This record gives sequence, C-alpha cells and structure tokens, in this order.
Amino acid sequence: MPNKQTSVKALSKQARGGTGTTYSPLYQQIKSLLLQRLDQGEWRPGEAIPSEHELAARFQVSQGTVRKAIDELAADNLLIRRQGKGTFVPTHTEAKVRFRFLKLTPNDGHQPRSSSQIIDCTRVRASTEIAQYLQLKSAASVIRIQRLLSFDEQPTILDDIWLPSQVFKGINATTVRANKKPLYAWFESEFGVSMVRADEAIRAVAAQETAVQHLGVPAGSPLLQVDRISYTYGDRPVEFRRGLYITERFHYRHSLS
Amino acid sequence: MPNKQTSVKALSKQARGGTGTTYSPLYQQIKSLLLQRLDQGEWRPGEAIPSEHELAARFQVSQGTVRKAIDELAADNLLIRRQGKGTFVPTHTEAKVRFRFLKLTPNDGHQPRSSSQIIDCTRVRASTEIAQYLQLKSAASVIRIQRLLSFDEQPTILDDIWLPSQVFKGINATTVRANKKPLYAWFESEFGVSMVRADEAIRAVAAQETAVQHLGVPAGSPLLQVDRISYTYGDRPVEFRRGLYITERFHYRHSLS
DNA sequence: CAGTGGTCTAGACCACGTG
DNA sequence: ACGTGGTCTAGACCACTGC
Repeated sequence: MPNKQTSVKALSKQARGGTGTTYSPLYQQIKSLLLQRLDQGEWRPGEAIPSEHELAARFQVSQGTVRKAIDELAADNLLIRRQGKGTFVPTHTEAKVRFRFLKLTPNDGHQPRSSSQIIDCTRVRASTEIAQYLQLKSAASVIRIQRLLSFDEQPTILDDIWLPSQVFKGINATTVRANKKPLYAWFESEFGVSMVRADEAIRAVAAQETAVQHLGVPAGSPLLQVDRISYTYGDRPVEFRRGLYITERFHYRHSLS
Repeated sequence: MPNKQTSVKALSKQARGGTGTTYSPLYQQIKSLLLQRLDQGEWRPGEAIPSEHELAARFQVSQGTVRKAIDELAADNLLIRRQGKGTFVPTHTEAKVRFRFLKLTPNDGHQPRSSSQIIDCTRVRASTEIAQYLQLKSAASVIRIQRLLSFDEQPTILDDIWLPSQVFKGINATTVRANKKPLYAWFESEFGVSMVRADEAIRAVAAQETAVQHLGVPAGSPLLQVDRISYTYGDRPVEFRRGLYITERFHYRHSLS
C-alpha cells in the first residue's frame, strides 16, 4: 500500500510535487493541524485529546506518524502524555504547570507559602514600548495590573502587568480582586487564553520609588528586573510583565544544556 | 523473531525478569552505553560516531531503537545530527556551541566584538562553599581564575572561576594566558573535559570593591550575579563560576516553555 | 552513485491505569 | 479485561551530502 490519496496526504503531495522548496513531512502537517485545533479550543485545557489510534484513523495516517507529531508537541509542553490514561491539554490550574513560568526558588530548599495582593488595576493607553511588545498599535488600550507577591508574608515580587484590552474584556479592579485563582489559570478559564511560551529578559536595577514603597527595600538597593513577554498559540503575544524581585532569600534558577 | 538473546538484550531480560521494579527499555540501555563511551572519550568532540546502521548491528538491536536512543541524546545536546553526514559529538570550538552557555545578549541586536583579559590565576584551598559546589573535600586544592570580558572594548563581565586541580593539571597564570581559545574549548582539547550541562543561579547584587575596580562602575551599583555549576558526563561538577554582569547595554535572555 | 540520517508504515507486544 | 500510551521490529522509500 504505497500511498493513499486522502485529505492530509493531498496536502503532502502538493508540497512534495513542487520544486522541493516547501517540503514538509507528514507528521509536521499533523502537528500543525493539532496546533490549529488547540488554538481553536477544540479541546479545553485539562481535557484529553483523542487517542493516537483515533487520530490516526481521522487523519488517515499511521499511528506512528501521529505519535511523532504528538512527541514534538509534548516536548514543547503543548501536550502532556500520561501512560495508560491519554494525552492531555496542559492547564495552569495544575500545580506542576502553575510554576512553570516562575523560576524563582528559595535559597534553602523549603517551599514557602505564597500570597498575592492586587495594588491597582487600571485601563491605560499603551506606551510605544508596551505597544511594541504586545504588537499593538501605539496608544492602544491596555489593562495594567500592579500586584505584590509575598512568600512567607515577606514581600518579594512587585509585578507590573500589561494586557491587551481587546483580548481580556471585562478585567478591572473589581473582577481582578474577586478572582482567587493564579492569574494564568484565570486567563485560561475566564478568557480562553492559554499561555504557552514566554521570553524573559533579565537585568539588575536599582530600587526606585515604587519598589521602595511596596517591597520595603532601601532606595538604590539591587533588584532583579524580569521582563516577560508571554505568548499563546501561534506566537501571539498577549501579556507583557515587568517583575522586580528581591533576591535575598531567593534566586532565579536556570538549567542550561 | 520475537526476541534474540544477545549481550544487550540479556541486560534487558535481567531487568525485566525481576519484580518489575527496575524495568528500563532497550533504547535507554543503548543510550547509557553511548553515554559511557562518550564519557570514556571513545569518540572525540567534533568527530562522528558510527552510523545508526552500524550501531544497530553492534548492539544487536533494530535501527529504530538506536535511533530513539540518539534522539534523546540529541535533544539534550549531547550529540548533533547532520542529515546526510552523520551524528557528531558537539565541541565548544564550533561557533554555535560556543555561546550555548552565555545567555547575555545586547539590547540592540548588533553582535559586539568580545575580548578576554586574565586578571589572575592562582592555586588556593577550596572554601566550604566552593568545595560543596564541586563535590570536593573541604580545603581541597582548586585553581582560581579571575578574568574580565569586554564587549566592544567595554568591560562587561567579571568572572571568578574555580576548577578542581586534580582534573585540570597544569593550569597556571602562564598557561592560561598563553591560551587563545575560549575556555571551554581549551578544557576540551587540553584536558579532555567536555562541559555538557550547567545550572545557573541568578541574583541582583550591589557592586563591591573588586567589581568597582575592574568593571569601572560606582560602588553599590546593581550587577547581575550569575553562579554557574558546570557538569561533564555523568553529572560530575567540574567548574564553579561566579560572574558579575553589567546589564546596562546587555540583558540575560531566557526562553520559557 | 553510495552512504548517511529522516520519514512512514504495519504489526506485535509490553506497561500502566481503570474498571 | 480493556483501552491508553510506550517499546521494538523490519522494511520501503525519501532527502541531503560528498565523492
């Protein structure tokens, strides 16, 4: 059975038939199709996607090909495999995923109790800088959330968060304060926005007025400034966040390989 | 042909035969064998390892199984696949690998010219802290290298590097200064030590005396302090390094997923 | 052209989680 | 006992590299 002429393979053939410029293997095409469906929300965070067997039947390819597609998605943390149970869409509600984006760890091993306090939430016009990060027109409407994270009752992180108003309709001081979940879990359940990837730029800066005020450190003392752009499916930026970390009892961890 | 009784599969059977506590799939065993050989230096950095076909024959397993083992090693940057050419042992001599461990990037895109200046190189006894990082007995003999990295003639990184004397025999002020290569490339070619993985802990600190002196920043100004433990094969730590970075025109980049 | 890694298939069997 | 993902095989064919 050399090659069946089915929907997916039709695509494949088109790609192959050309001058070879746009060749893309079958499993990559399957991967794209799965990504599309994830983006469209066909399977919600926390749910299982169809079994490999069923996907193979649906796409008219072998199970091994579906497997390779899922392998790559799992490697990028876009899916989670659980032997004997199925393959799941990750959710920031789970404890494991929840701290995936927070690399700050205590110097001693002991995991602290954390609490969050919303300082302010306003609607503002994006500066050129913020607009650029979020790929918006300059002066576009954005929501700005300022909050303080404390570990073991010690103020440790001052976050300044900007979100496109168009995407997060209905966020304001009241709704933000009413929310009990971690922010990313809330974005997921309330606005259908899944954070999938992020880029961070880290610098050492001297504490300014607002940091002094909320973190209770002396003016000019060194803070870790972590700028993060978070992306959903399709590499669309949906959050810019500037965090100021006190790295006295904590440090930012990074494994290189 | 359900299962041949060969050297490797013998291992496999032993593992399987037990109570199931120590089951490890064939490709993992192959992976371990390859890692052993890499550690022993059977294939030098930059060289190609035998083809998948040959390894399959040598280990008496199917090519697919070897493939999966190599896939995992390649995912960890322990091997590099090159279609049509072979599978290679990475080397810090290559430009791509060379900056794998340096995450500092210019704020504007433009890549600067870099230069390194050795400040000092001495033989000292390890502090308890250093000894712990390097898994040595306290007060063990270590080599300490202090150096200054400049980008576009601007002093930017002050590095303080500790190496176990036992591993790096013959490093001193003279030899270190004579060396032209990047340090990790030098370690590889001269001492047979390949840096394979590293853990970094990042903090913001205030500039002290030595930093003021060599980096030319005001006392107390914020610096990024990057503590790195580097490992060879077998997770053996062979370097501790404390870097102080000026993050004025540069930042530390990190992609999360 | 030969040799390398890369894709794809089909099928057997295993380990895990749930009834 | 069943369905899920995980392993392993054998073989065909494709794409890239270099002689």
